[in-house]
Amino acid sequence: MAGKRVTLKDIAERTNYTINTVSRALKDKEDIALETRKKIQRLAKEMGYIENSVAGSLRSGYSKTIAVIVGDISNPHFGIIVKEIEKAARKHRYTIIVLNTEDREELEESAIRTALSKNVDGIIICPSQRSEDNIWFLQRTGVPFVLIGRRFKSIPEFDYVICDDEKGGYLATKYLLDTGHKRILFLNGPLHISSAEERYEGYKKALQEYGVPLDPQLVREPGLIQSETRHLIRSLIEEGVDFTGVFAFNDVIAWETIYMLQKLGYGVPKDYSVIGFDNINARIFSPSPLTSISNSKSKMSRRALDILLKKINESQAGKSGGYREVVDTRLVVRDSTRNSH
Amino acid sequence: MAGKRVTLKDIAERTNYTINTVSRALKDKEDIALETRKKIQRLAKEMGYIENSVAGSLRSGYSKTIAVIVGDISNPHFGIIVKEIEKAARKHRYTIIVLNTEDREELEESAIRTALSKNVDGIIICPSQRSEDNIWFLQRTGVPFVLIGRRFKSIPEFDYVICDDEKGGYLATKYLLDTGHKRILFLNGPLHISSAEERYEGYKKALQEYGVPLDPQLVREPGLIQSETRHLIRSLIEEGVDFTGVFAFNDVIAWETIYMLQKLGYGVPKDYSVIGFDNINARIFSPSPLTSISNSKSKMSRRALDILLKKINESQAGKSGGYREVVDTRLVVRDSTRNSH
DNA sequence: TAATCTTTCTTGAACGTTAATGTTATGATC
DNA sequence: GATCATAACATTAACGTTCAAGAAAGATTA
Repeated sequence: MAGKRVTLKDIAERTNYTINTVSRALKDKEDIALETRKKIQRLAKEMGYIENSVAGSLRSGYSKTIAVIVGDISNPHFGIIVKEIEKAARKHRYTIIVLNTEDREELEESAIRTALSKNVDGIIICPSQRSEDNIWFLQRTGVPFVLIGRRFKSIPEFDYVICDDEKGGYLATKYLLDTGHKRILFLNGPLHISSAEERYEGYKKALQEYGVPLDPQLVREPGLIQSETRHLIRSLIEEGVDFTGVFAFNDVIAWETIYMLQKLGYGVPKDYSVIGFDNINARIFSPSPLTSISNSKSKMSRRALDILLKKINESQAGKSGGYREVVDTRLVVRDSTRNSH
Repeated sequence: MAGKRVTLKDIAERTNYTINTVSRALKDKEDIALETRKKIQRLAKEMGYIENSVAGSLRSGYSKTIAVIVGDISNPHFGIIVKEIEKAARKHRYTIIVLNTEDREELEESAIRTALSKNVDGIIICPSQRSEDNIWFLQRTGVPFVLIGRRFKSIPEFDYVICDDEKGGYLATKYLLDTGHKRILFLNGPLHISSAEERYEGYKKALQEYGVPLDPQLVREPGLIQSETRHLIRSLIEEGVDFTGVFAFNDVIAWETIYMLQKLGYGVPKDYSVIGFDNINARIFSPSPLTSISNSKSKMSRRALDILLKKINESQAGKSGGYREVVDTRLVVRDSTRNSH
């Protein structure tokens, strides 16, 4: 049933041209007579030829493939990013391979190795930031790459595209302050991640601007396991910790927070205002729209790809990077916050 | 800076063994002396060797790669499936490449072609079901594949793993009937998709069992664009169409429905009971939990991969498929439905 | 002690493509 | 009519592996 796969050689034999001529004809090269090209192309289609890009890649050195390495594709935030990268890549006739790291260092290393072993032309990676080692390793291989969503601010060698996390943190906090909240709980992500650290900067900046003292008790890192957020909220309420506003590192944590507050008998936004980050499609997970900080994931994805392609082409010309891009963030007010003045 | 990539040849020259010996040593083959293996492996690591799996794949004929082709990875339903497949594949040292079809026939064809050109060992695909052609094409290539989530019931050649859609439709409808609803709005997906068709069967079966006549006015296909659901709900309410229960094709449509009903001043579950499908929010706790039909995505994914690997190995032995698997579905009652007796 | 087996490695070719360079006929140029 | 350019194809080698054999050495057996 399978029927051996058709190769250039098979087409060459049928047409009495050489393999090379067939190859060039199928690529529509100008130095093959138009008529010959048409004839060969027609026959190739007829015979059901499918190019073997593995062989081509081995010979030519490039694979028209880029790797996208993220922590967790099932997280809608990354899901959207991966989708947008794929869409943009397709326009340039690139294929993507997706690798998960679970934000673990070993898996990150093996993901990078896998990508390299597949001869990808470039890599877009959201680094776990457990350490710099894996990225330095990647850098040394000379394969073009771009960080997305997170950066190593002090390492100029690592190009990146991020959103303006500090501004996002600032806008969220400022909005809560503007609407009358003074005690703002910040449920941050792990601080080794640049986005967490920079959103924290924004949080502090806004507090300072409004003369509100920073209360360490109100700055927490519930971590990525979802139940953690719920437990944390419960214990904060039980301990009687005083706050009326919540700024969450992402929308998922925000939803968790709202869920638990409601469960404990409080209203959102009646008793607490909650603001998230990422602006994940408002109603995929809940009918009650969440106030959030919007970071344009499609823009970030497209820019990351553009830069990567530029680096891929430049690296053929022997030049180097220096790309660092910060995409704007903005506040989107919805129903999980209210003015409490 | 780049520093040419280390190959087996480089290691061979340093060690005075042959390329082949080096290759076999790195693969830990028994017929190379243990000591030699260790020595070569150590040096390979030292020199920063990364295997060129493209070359290996060309020679050996298999790539240790499988393609996963879905409509939209940014849809959490597929996001979870892709993630689970990746996780399972990794255990067997397979890499996945992800391709989007946007449920469009041309993109589906080009996705399949791309996958084949990369010499993937197998394909897991959620077919657009716009037609059978692409899948027949795939079948003729002889490359092992498994359908996931959707099936062509009458084509025995196409192996699949789906969830029990009919049972799911039945359970959802039965539950609404059991809790006192007689007028049940069914917001279905496009009928050319098998899961939509089979859930519809379940819906009809439950109605029949309870002696409730089928009202065509209550069976709608709002489509995948989210605003469509909202418009539809609004116009149904405005037209005064009579219903108290809603069974939605997926959780996203369910959320949209709840959102619009609330916007129009109705309560859920006070005035309307709404039930979804996919049980997406099981992972992400949202403020208002949705009653839903749970289909085990991780189980489906794992089974699909198991079957695919089996087919990959069998196809080397020259055997053929015949795998059709239906994973159980069950009802998960949460807060968007209530007993209205 | 010759024959046979093991162990451990080597040899040569092949996978299907593309890059670089060569060849041939044809027509243009002076 | 000799020279040169051009169009259109051919030839050869190479990409980095792995596969199928084979071979040299010592160990084992009859």
